[in-house]
Amino acid sequence: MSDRSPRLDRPADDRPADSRRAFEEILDRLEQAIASGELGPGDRLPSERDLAARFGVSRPSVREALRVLEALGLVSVRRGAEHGVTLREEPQNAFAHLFRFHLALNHTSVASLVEFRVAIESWAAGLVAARGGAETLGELERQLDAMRQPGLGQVGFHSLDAAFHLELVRGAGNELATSVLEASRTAIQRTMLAALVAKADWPGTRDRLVREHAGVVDAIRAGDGAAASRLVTDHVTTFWREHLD
Amino acid sequence: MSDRSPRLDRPADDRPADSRRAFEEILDRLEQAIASGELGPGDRLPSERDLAARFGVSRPSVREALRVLEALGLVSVRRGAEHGVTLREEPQNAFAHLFRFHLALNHTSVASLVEFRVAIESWAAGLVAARGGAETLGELERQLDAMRQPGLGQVGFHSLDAAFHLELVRGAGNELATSVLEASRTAIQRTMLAALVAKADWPGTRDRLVREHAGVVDAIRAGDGAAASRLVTDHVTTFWREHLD
DNA sequence: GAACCGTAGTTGGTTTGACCAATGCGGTCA
DNA sequence: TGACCGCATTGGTCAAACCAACTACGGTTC
Repeated sequence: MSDRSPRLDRPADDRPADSRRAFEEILDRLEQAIASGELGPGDRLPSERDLAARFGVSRPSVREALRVLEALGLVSVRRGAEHGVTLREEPQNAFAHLFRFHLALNHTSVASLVEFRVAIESWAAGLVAARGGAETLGELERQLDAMRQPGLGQVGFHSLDAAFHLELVRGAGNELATSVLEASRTAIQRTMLAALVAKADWPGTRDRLVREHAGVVDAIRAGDGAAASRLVTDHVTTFWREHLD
Repeated sequence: MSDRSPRLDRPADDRPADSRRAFEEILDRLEQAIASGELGPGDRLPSERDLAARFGVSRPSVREALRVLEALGLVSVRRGAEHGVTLREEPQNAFAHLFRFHLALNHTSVASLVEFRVAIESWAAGLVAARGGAETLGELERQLDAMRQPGLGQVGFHSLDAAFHLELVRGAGNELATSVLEASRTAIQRTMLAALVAKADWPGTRDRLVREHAGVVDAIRAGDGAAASRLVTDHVTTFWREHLD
């Protein structure tokens, strides 16, 4: 390892060393603990009160540090005895928060978000089809089957749909793309659900959506990347067309 | 203001609505304020005490929210009179922060970052070619010409190359894609430059790169989206192949 | 003995109120 | 005029308390 060990997010700090804030100190100490192996994925951190005592700071300062780690997706928090703060096994998507604010700041429209999603998903679909990931295919078929159960409402369908699209991108094997897609998707989750509910003739709509998903699965099974790509694009674009102006 | 003001959606929250934490509420409110234009880049936020009073929460809770925003690179904080918390001018950079962070923690590799770039850029190239954006084409040609000036070193070339690729994506007209691409590029900027310098036979390499860029421009001019897409993919992939293992 | 239930203790969530520490502005004094 | 000093503002930090989930354990009941 180099002498320039990877450090927790403190890009170019203009702050003098002696005025480092308490929570930054805590982040450093925790980083050390992780680097030394003292703390590993899945481990539970000491309680907030413990950490405060160990590091000689107050609990609010500890909490600020924990909020940072949480925002970065590194820890998860649950309250109650035998619960507490744990280092995540799989770091969680830190992009979700950022996406929200980025969209707000740029006053980005839902349309451009959807377009962005299409770019990623169509790429992923093409790749999955070309590679022929059997595992992904199985998962997609499972979601598809679930979508077919009679009487499924909009809410239930929506979560299966989300899982389907996420799995599709995950199948491409690019963690970054997966995270970004997930974040962009959750950013319009509510809008998406509203759009689903607003559709006239729900059973008919549902059947159509199921057919479209099935088409994508077929194209992937056939190893036809171009078709898979195109079908995903059409699927998403068609769905949103009538809701965007 | 309406009782149901337009809001961006929140990421799937497993927490019941009534147990949302105070700082999350604050994040929502700030997001609203930003989305509505009440707060914009460069603006100074009300003081912590003000925010606490406005939102009816305590100052520590406000501070937790601010730490999240700070971790995401959205605000900068300075203490003292006439200072305070300000929304950063260039929120796009926030993505770069996070990307770098992911890289540092090995949650993502340079390879997957490059692959991700390819996904976005090839999509953009296809779109630009199909739409035939004359403006974009002109800008790309300008960058290309600049790349041809004799004696151009790696550093100079690199910045022109960056501008070329950024302009390509910008031409697709999707701000989100542009921001994300820019961030993913700056995150590996240093690595990229190192790779350029490490290439044997710089003049030869440069000529090859220029030819590849020219090929993309030609395909766009010809309106051949598929070719443009493929050429961009090949261009980026080839460049990085020998540097990733 | 097994299923149930309530209570105690642990842990995060939040508030209050206080004081410290930078920083810039404006007034004062040489 | 210019250097200086203090005050107001704002972030940084702490202490102590209470609330709210949640688990585990022990007692109760069948």
